[in-house]
Amino acid sequence: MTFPAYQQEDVKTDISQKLPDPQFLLFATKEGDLKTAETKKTSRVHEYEKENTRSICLLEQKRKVVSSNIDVPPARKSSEELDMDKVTAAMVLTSLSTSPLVRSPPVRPNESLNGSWKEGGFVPSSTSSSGYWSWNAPSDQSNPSTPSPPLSADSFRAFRTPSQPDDGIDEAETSNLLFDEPIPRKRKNSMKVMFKCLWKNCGKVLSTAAGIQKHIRTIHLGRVGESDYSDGEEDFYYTEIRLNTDSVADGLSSLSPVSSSLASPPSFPTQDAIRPETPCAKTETKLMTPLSRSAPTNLYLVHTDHAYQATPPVNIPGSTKFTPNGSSFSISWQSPPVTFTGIPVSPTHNRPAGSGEQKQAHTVLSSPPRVAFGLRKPRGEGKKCRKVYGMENRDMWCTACRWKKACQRFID
DNA sequence: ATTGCCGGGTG
DNA sequence: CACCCGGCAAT
Repeated sequence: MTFPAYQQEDVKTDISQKLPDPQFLLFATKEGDLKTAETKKTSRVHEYEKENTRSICLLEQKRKVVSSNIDVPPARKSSEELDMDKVTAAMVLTSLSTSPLVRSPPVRPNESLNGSWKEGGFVPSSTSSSGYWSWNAPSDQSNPSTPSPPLSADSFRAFRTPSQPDDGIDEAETSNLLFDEPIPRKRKNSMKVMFKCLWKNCGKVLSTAAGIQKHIRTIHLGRVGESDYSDGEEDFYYTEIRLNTDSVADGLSSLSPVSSSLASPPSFPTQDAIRPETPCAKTETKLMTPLSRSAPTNLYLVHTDHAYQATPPVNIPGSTKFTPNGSSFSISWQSPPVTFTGIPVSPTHNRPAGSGEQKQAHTVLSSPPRVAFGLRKPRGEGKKCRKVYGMENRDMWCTACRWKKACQRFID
């Protein structure tokens, strides 16, 4: 591929026009006296600036893009000047990053692997006549039509405001939080992935997925004999968390032995602490599949159980069979609704704008009175006589069903 | 529209 | 009691 002369010229002029003050300042600094140079702008400095700016930037451009067609002057500069090249390039980036139109992303050397969406199609492109860094045309990216949301210009602005480009916060860290990066990127070797059991009142944390799966299988799902067999059900009940090794001990102590005040279930990604790390593929898929797949009755009921937990307006049915922790769920739907209000927090209790736990408790307790007083037992989700036997076999129904009462044969 | 079942009725 | 059903709410 050859580059027509006009294109090179284009690059030249464009760059020299756009190159902003940093270049000047840079060279001015080199001249020794920044202020003097800046104000006086002696012709020497000016010339120096112009010439070097052009050649250096051209050099950068050429090095990156073209190889043989454009005669890159093989004459190497002095090491000092080479350094200047780098600095200059950095300056260009800096200046461009603060431009209102295009913001250069944080440079993350480690992420060249798997050109994932995170890079959002951002590649240095000097083939464009402008010679700027630019967002590549979508055509060579996986996402054809729209820039992938996680790294849209907006989200960029969100974590890096023009007025305050950098206030000392680690950018990688920030973007991690904001973008929920699923990629196990070892930024620091102190990061460690742990797995936390989401079962209510458990919160056990293990270091291996297998471990947590086995834990859930045996402890919560009660599949003792088949401890090596996994149908994926366990995945539903644990989540991945990332911890700083430095704070792992802390994390473990705070996570594992059940924040006892948590009267609420582990209901998926509720826990505030883990929230940012969870939305990875695992959670997403696990949230979807188990509910949609046809499952053995056992699993089905377990899910149902969780469904109750996840839904605030509910007095929990007294299912002893599937209650992971029997005692904490001793409320029976047969007992008068009043017992529910007997919980030592008044429905009107003030909101201290406090922890997630308090918020959760509040959510449950302050839900509409109608529900809180449990006038109606949440309808069972299991199959009932009517469904099972059909209207035509009404005589096979349990009496309760025949009487249009709560089914006694297929209790939830 | 279908289903689960509460509340209330009848004998 | 046993039995039935109107009607509401959830699906």
